[in-house]
Amino acid sequence: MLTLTAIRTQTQEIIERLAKRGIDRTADIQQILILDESKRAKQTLLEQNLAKGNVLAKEIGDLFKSGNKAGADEKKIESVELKEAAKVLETELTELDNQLTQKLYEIPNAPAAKVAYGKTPEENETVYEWGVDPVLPANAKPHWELTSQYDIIDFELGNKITGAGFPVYKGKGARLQRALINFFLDEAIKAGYYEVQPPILVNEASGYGTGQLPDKEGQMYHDKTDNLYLIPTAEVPITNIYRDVILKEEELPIRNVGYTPCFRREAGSYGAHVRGLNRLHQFDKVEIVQIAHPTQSYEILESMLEHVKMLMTKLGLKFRILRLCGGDMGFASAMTYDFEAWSGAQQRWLEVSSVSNFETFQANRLKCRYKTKDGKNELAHTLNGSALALPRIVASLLENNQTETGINLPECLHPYLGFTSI
RNA sequence: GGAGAAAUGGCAGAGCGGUUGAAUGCGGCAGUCUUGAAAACUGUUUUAGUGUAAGCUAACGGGGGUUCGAAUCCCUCUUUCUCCGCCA
Repeated sequence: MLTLTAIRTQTQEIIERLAKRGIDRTADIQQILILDESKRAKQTLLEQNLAKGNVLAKEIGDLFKSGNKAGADEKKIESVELKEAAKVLETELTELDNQLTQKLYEIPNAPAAKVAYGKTPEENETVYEWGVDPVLPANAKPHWELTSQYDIIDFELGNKITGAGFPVYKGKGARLQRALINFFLDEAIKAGYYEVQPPILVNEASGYGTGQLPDKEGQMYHDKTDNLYLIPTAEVPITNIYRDVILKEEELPIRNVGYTPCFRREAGSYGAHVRGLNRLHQFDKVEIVQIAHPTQSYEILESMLEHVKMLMTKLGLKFRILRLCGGDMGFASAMTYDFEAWSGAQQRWLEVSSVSNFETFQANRLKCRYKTKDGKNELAHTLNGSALALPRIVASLLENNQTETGINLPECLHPYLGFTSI
């Protein structure tokens, strides 16, 4: 969530930045300011009351010690009255605080300066493009036909075991998954990321920490017996490592990479665009996460883009990078770049990575801070990106590299695969 | 899953109803001494809110209660440890 300090001190700027999402939040911001003010006034009253009570309690203690029981009893009555007044004030304060928090939770992050105004994906800006159109055989097939032709991914079998969106990877298909995961992890480690293997079920506090809750409650699989959520991305457990943590300034930036399966309910999706590997309920992803100093976070965002670019280039997939417009960005993001791979057989772009800077939006909820040289605690910036998500990479690799006689896989994967084509 | 014990500052560890926001030790930081370092000595060392500031308020795993007053008593949840059971 946005910090109250920012809302208080840069009110107009925040409103203008939010407008880039195509929404006018002026009224909400005004309401937050009013709530904040009355909350602080109430708090002052309560604290004055408590201070009086503390003095009184001390006096009563002293009277008891000196044996003046009558005097103590007299003061006790006064103390009880104070306490009752405090209780009322406390209830009012809690109510104001809840309203304020609720309001703050509802406001999305303020887009960064570079982000364009806009409401729809059509308004995203293409900032980079690489690669050439793949040369395909005349009878080029979409990946869902290739996977069954070569018997490497079995959607039907997944339906039987679990349901739609849970494919079974078989033989070379399974080995391709494993190769990609290892390739992505190794490349990240080479680039200086520290590998972690986090839990894939998280508690409620973690869901709130990265902003999936209360926002996207319905998107996550939820185990109600133990109140745990299946992660929609490794961003959740990895970023939550740094919840309630005060880092040393010189520790920044922290760079983590982790592979996890990801689970998304994707309620309400349908149609050809979700066919095959295009949208799954369970998929694999290698995620890079950084905790950064505020002055460096945009530089770091660029370096993360470079890393993903390098992966795409090595895989030899034609791709483009979009800087999302305000309206197409996620709730918690201040700036997001999407990578899209060109899918030759489907003749469309497939989103394969999303790299974002959240500035202090997540850190504020997480209470992820660093200590400055002069001993002050400041909120860190958090960033993350897919490097990379597997299914659409697999789809593009299969479709773009198909020939009459088989599918040739890129050289960078050969050492990991133990074979070169399917 | 059963039985028992515990949770205090960066760490270790006192306190078990009334200047205890918290002894003591270690660590960290600053200083004295030294050419420099070590040692020794001295000082300092949680966080959040509010306020120009002094200050005030809150926090001893989380939540609730008893009391004029709670780190200290009670309830509850969570976590950890020991023993037993089960098990990749």
